Amino acid sequence: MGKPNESVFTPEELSRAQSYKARDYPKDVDPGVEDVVRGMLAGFADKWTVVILDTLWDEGTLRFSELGRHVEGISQKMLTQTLRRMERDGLVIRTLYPSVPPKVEYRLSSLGLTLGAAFCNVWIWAVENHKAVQAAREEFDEKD
Amino acid sequence: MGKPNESVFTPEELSRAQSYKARDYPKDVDPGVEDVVRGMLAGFADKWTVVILDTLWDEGTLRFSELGRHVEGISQKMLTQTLRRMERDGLVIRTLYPSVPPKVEYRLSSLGLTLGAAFCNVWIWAVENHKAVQAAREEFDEKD
DNA sequence: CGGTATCCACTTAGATACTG
DNA sequence: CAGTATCTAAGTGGATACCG
Repeated sequence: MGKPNESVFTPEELSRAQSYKARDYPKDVDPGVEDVVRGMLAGFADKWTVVILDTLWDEGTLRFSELGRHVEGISQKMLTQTLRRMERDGLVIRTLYPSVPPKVEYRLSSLGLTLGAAFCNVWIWAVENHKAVQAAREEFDEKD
Repeated sequence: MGKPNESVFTPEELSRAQSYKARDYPKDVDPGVEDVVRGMLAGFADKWTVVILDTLWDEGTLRFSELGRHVEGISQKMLTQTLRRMERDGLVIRTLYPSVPPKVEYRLSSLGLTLGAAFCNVWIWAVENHKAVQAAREEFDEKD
């Protein structure tokens, strides 16, 4: 993902797009790295990961069951599974207090914090454009 | 997703995170909107959508089959399906040239362009941090 | 060329029951 | 409390064949 292919967009559109970017994409990225990145992104791009990232971003530190209550609709199985993967990827830190009953706390690592920051722009986009998406859907659906 | 819960992070970590953000998340977002946004994000957060967004960002305008060749590993079915959903969401514009054989071109709408810009930060994060993720995985795996 | 339709193997995720 | 284990229903996506 380099510079956008500008030919088809107006200067206004390009400038509007710019307002969602923190910085420009680096110019010379090793093509091999692009593939790695593509694969990694596909891994993060699932429903629960994004929501958990967001929740921990907002709440700071949460116990397993608290997290479950914050993330509406998630099953215990998916919560465990997703947290385990995020821990493995270095995005969250899991702290076990060996008490009875056991207590386990989850919080973002600094790697998770920066990823959350990057996703923040996507959230902003969604807040600002969800009505446009809604409108597009309705138009698409009604024209047979 | 408001401000990060800052208590657990150092100023350095917070400042590093800031460098991935184009702007700060708006302060007072209707909680009802948050739910809508959450749902919508879950819809975009799939493997193929992100890759197609990226490809059209880079290439500008592509025919159906060209797109298929650029997006490695995608089946015709998924390509059709994903493009149709993105078109419905107003992210891509589909242009049909009624020639024989038919020719269909796809390109990003300005809505798609801005979403691509927002995702750009995530790509940058991935490029800059994929080694850290890799290292985290290896450490996690070897400590049984 | 750019699809749609059908079939099927495989994955996924929820519900449930159980445990340190 | 914070999981693991097992079963199963539903969904997903690939392969193949066919059509305008």
